[in-house]
Amino acid sequence: MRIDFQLGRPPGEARIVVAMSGGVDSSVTAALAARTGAEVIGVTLQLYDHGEALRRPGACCAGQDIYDAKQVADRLNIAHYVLDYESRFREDVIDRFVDEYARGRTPVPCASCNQSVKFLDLVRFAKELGADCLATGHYVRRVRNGDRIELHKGADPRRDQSYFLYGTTREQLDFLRFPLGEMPKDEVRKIAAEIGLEVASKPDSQDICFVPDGNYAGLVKKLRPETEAAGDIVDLGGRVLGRHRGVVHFTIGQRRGIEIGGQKEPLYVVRIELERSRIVVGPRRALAVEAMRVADWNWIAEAQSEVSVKVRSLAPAVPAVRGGEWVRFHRSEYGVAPGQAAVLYDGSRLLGGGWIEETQPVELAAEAA
RNA sequence: UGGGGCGUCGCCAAGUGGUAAGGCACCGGUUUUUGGUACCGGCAUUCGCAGGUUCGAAUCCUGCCGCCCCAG
Repeated sequence: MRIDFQLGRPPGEARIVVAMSGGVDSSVTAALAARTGAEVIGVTLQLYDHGEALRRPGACCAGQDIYDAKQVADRLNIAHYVLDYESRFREDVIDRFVDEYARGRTPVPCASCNQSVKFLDLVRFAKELGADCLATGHYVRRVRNGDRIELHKGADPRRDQSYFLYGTTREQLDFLRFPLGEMPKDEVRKIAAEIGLEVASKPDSQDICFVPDGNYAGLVKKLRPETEAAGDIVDLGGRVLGRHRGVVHFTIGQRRGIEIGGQKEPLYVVRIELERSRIVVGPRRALAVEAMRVADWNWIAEAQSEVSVKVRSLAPAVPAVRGGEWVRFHRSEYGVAPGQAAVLYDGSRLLGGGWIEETQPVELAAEAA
């Protein structure tokens, strides 16, 4: 398998920088880059270094992963740099993450990581190295259409990672390459195995990479103790149903962990009232929203009004219409949380997106009485 | 200390002689480079306690305990 990196000059004269996380995807990306005959430089960012996280399966960019990346680079016989980005990652991703929770919002750290550390800082570094492009292992497609560069969903719908890349600027996109975008994951693992990379069977990264044990609330509480404040759990009418151990444990649309039984139907977190440290819960239908306001828009393509939109990474995009900073769903959407990203598409083409600021609930008839 | 009602899993709740539904909660798993959702699975040898009747009781009888309501 050969991938056209669209280098714009003979491979023998070109230089490709590959972002290597230590996982299968970026390792295969490096291998594919090396096959072009261009000079390839692998770069691994050390993003955090909690001792306890070093060997955790599913992590990335720390400890064992850096070692793995190094091994792959050696195997491919390419140069490899490790850059210490811990302080940058701390400021741009971790601090932002805990601040968002402290505001009662639900952040998407992977999106902010791509927007800052990966595509801002790493792109700059690659350019300083005189590279022709920066390649990553993301499952998205970069498509040239005339003189425009488009960003499309990955060919494998179950693998598509475009949601996390909505903040990519046109300038960055011009410089980026995503050689895995056309392939299914199986194919990538197969290539890794054929080459004999030890990371071929390494588990996919998942969850929040910088939270060692999956206990993100613990991290937030540690860095923002005020989020520990206990409070009431109330229904839509304001009746107290129970107590909670801190708003940090909840996100809009959440069902599990409310610990209130004896109901006819499940309760979901409908609203987080930070000032009163209150969680408002209600039946699923109370989660229905008809529109949302989105801020900090980034447009990769032209701004359109008839779109499909994703309000979370998984789950298919749904039809909506955008007017100004508001996006109105054709059908009620459930579990839309401020702090998450709203990403707009035209078919497989990513148009742009932004952060969800507020939502407009569907009116419930006398539900709160 | 007169009358009435009730006590079944953490909560709600079916079941009135034939060998413990269901929902919620909780736990586990699946899915997943965010949180969440969804889906699948688990969850009362036991029915306030003690006796009795019966081939057989959560279901009938007796006593006790507890709670609620009305009447004081």
